[in-house]
Amino acid sequence: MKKPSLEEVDAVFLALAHEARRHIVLLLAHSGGELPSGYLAARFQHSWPTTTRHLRVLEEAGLVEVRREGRTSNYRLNRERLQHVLGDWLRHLEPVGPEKKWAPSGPRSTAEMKGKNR
Amino acid sequence: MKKPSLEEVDAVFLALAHEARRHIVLLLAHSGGELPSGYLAARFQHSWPTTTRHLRVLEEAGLVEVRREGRTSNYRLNRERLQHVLGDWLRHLEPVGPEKKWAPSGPRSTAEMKGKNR
DNA sequence: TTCTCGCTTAGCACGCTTGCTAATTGTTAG
DNA sequence: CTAACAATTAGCAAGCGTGCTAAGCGAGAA
Repeated sequence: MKKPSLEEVDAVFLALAHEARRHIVLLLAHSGGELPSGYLAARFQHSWPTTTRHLRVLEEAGLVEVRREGRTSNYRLNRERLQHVLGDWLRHLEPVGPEKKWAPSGPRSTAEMKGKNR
Repeated sequence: MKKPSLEEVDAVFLALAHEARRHIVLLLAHSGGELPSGYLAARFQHSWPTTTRHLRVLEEAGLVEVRREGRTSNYRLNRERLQHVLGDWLRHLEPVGPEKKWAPSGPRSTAEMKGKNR
């Protein structure tokens, strides 16, 4: 699986930045399959169109896929992608490489400012 | 370690929603220790005050801690917390329980809408 | 003391996001 | 065909987030 681009990572984090969208993701994850738009919309306080837009954000981040069937839209979670992108980013937090660690460097000087401010 | 509250999860995802803040987190993670505010500010295009605010957002999400020393502010990553909150949320995506999985339920009816719209 | 340095605070502008209602599209039922 | 239904699109208002510059504050140097 290829490494996600900066834009892709950004889209994913942006998509997950809203409670309602994280909730949708959890609902889909827990369902284990597809859920129709209206079912999801009914779980929230806000209006159906608002949910529609949240779904679109998730879709554009690649976290969710739609299958239209008659007059209903069935959404399912792209669990693989979500775990891949998030997990991949998390992996970059390891001090330096999971197995090989060398001496952690101390604090740097602050002298690299060149009149960017003032 | 206790389960993060909804607000805490929200704060973390919100903090990570901005590229610059994720970048700061990575810089701190990679440094392996503390970095002064000015050093971080120098890594970005935007002005120092903007970085200051990003740092504050990270701090209020509990992802970062400050140690003031003379006239410099040293920031260090709270790696444990970051991995705990994010990892914990990711764990909720497993179909249903990591080991015990029962039959995934099919799509629900859509009939729970009660005049929320129109 | 006075000056400079490191950083934060204050205040403003602008754009994006999120919510809503109304209207539209497309599908199925009568 | 017409009516009802599922869902989306359009368009608007309000609030939030992010960027900037200018000003402020405490610590150290001269």
